[in-house]
Amino acid sequence: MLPPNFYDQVYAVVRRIPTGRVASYGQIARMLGRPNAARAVGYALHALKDHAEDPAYADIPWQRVINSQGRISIVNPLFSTNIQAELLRAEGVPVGDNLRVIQPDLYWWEGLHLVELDDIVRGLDRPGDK
DNA sequence: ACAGTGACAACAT
DNA sequence: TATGTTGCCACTG
Repeated sequence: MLPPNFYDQVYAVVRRIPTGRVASYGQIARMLGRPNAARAVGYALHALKDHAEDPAYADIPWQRVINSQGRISIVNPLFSTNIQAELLRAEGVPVGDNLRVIQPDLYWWEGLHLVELDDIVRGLDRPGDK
């Protein structure tokens, strides 16, 4: 099989973030062995809009990825309410009006173990690869 | 091949 | 605390 591209690796990791927990872009980048690719992680999530109709990407809890300051990084000037904040609140993560998670230290995801990351990096954890 | 583009992060004011 | 600057990098035309 072809090696997974970076985006697929990001999606595989994000899928593992449990409900009610959050992870930072940089944290995910580090998990994938690319400590300086935080921006690329954000770019990968942004790219989800390109296949919004594809069910294979419908189960990615992108809302659980925030920046290292515990703050939501997306802003839609057209709406007063932030969709990501609403989704997080709905699953038990408190988000203030300033788009900052309240006491983010209580909600950071601990991350994956090395053996699980190895499967992802090697491309053994993508849907359809079974 | 190369310049442009961000849902970043760390650091300096 | 709040901006501003700089370094980063995968991906795209």
